[in-house]
Amino acid sequence: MAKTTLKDISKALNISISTVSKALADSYEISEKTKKIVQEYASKMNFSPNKVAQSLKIGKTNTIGVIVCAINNTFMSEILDGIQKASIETGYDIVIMQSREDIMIEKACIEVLNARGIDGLLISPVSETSNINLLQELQENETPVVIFDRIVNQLKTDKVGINNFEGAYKATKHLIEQGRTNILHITGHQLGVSKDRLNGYKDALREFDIPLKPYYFIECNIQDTEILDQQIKTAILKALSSDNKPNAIFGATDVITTRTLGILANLGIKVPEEIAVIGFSNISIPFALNPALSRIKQPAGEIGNIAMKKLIYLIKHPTYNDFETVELETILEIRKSSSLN
Amino acid sequence: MAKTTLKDISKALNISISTVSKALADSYEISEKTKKIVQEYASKMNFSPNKVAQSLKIGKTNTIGVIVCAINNTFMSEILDGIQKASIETGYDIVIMQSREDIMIEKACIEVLNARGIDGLLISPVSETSNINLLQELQENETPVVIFDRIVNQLKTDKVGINNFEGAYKATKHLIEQGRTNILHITGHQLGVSKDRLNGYKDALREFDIPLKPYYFIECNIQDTEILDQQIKTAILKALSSDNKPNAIFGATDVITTRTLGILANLGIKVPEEIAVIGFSNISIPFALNPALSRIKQPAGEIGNIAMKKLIYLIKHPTYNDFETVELETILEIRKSSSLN
DNA sequence: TTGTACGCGTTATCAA
DNA sequence: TTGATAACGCGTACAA
Repeated sequence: MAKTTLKDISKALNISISTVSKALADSYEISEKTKKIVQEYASKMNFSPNKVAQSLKIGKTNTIGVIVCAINNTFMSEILDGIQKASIETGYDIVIMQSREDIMIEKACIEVLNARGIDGLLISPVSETSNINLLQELQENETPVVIFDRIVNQLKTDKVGINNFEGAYKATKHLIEQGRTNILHITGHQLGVSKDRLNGYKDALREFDIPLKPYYFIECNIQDTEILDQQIKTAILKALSSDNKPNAIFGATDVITTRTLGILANLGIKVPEEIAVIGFSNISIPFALNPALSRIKQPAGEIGNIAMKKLIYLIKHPTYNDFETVELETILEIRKSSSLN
Repeated sequence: MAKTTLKDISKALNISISTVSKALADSYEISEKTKKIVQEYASKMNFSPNKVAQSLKIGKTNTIGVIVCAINNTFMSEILDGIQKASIETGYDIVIMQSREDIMIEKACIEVLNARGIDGLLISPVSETSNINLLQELQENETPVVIFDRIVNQLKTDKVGINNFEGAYKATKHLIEQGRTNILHITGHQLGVSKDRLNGYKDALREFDIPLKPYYFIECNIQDTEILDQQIKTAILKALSSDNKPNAIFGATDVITTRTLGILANLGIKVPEEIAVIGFSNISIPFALNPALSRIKQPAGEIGNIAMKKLIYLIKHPTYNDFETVELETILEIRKSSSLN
């Protein structure tokens, strides 16, 4: 039993295809009587219009493309969750692709989605300027683009992310208020958000008149966890052997922070007694870490949800160009890793 | 600048549409000369065929539907990662939906995907018998279905999951070999995989002639973490106050196991000195838990990858019905939570 | 070797 | 109020 089409209904009821189509669309042109007959028969046959044919006719695919760097972490899957929720509310389908932090793969993703046909694109770009011309082409082809999470891209459009400066400031200030003034900041190499987070860190230090020690800011390789572990360990040991021993670490990402906890445990350094730890993190089980992790949590689901809704708005209002950058507030969660109480 | 079509090329080169179409398909009917002209112009114009029109013509959407219960956890996002990889290799698009552990939502997902048009469906069902008739209808409509992760559904088709019995057996045996004989098994209510895991647990006990104590097997509510926490705590306290105090806990899921660690820490019970812990788990940072968590790890990416490839095979071989259930092997990872060495 | 004509399932315009 | 017809872009059987 194949799917029912307008033609099938037309034949069965001896009514023309176009009348059937209009009747199902509840058109004012059609008599109530005919409408009733058609609609009843259609629902009896479980008719639903062929979306592919509709797409071809209308020129819209009702599909949104989503490009993220990696899907296999809690932060991104929460964002996707938010996107998905919004897609259900709005009736759009979403097709997700992964760029795996590679500009060439990102390029391929954009091209595949474009060839496939999408009404709009949500993208968390690999880097600040990656594939910016391709994205511009999309926009010129009347396919709106919204950037999320990594809101550094120079593209003229809506962007949705978090206030990284403010989040880093809050984390650092919290550590200082706990009496920790020698704060090591470990961040990622080539990480789009690192600049803002570094500035937030610096700003908090400045506010409390704490001088910034140069080797207290380390950029690590976050692609390869072996190298990362080595770099974190070296950084900690170097700082420990200095005049001003560190008594706190502020990690810029989930991976950095959790691995730091592991390394500190291996080194036999007590957290938070000797070194307090806080980090940007969205793992679902901060309480189960060793020790329970204080963190700056990002409203991941909301990022996705808002980004999706902004995109839908752009799709429905093609001429709108009063673009906006939304920076959501982060949440400071204090647990044992940064607090002796 | 809209997208180039066959018609555009036809006009520009003064060649009929069908000749252009055939030339681009490298048809034997067309002269090399014409082919060259057409192909060069097409690639210059960056032509790619309109997928929607192709779909309408061919009756295939080149899209696979994926229905999972929840996307926001490491286990599932690793599976999706595997599905995605396979989809790139095979050139299919994937549309992901979430059933949120709700049979009615699951039903809606299936209907939406069916209305949209998919060439095949990958589903991790909410429960053993959920929407089985709908899925059968899909199959009758020549849309193959492959079941993954939760391979308990009675549908006649390919299924890909893990060997839960074996995994539970390995975990339990490991605990016994560590000298732990009073092993509490905490599992989830209405969890499809729980029966097999329970049997693996029982089998290992039997092999070592350890009697099964009835209140050493607890089914908890895994929907609501508040209730779950309470149930785990009560179970532990009850067992502790019995004649045979537990010296190990085997958790059936990620959430159960990590929350158990948290509860044990709150109760001031030392892991692994007093109680060893092991669980089914796929979190990315077992080493950062308190203490580093021993676990049965599931080859999540592979589950997705294999399921996708089996589905593609079914799509390409509509008459094939020699269905198979693949049970992948789990990996035992021993860390501090279950080992004193 | 090339071109014409038709159909996939819709929607929309215009005529009846 | 209804129906015939064209069109979206592509692929293909058949005619030239």
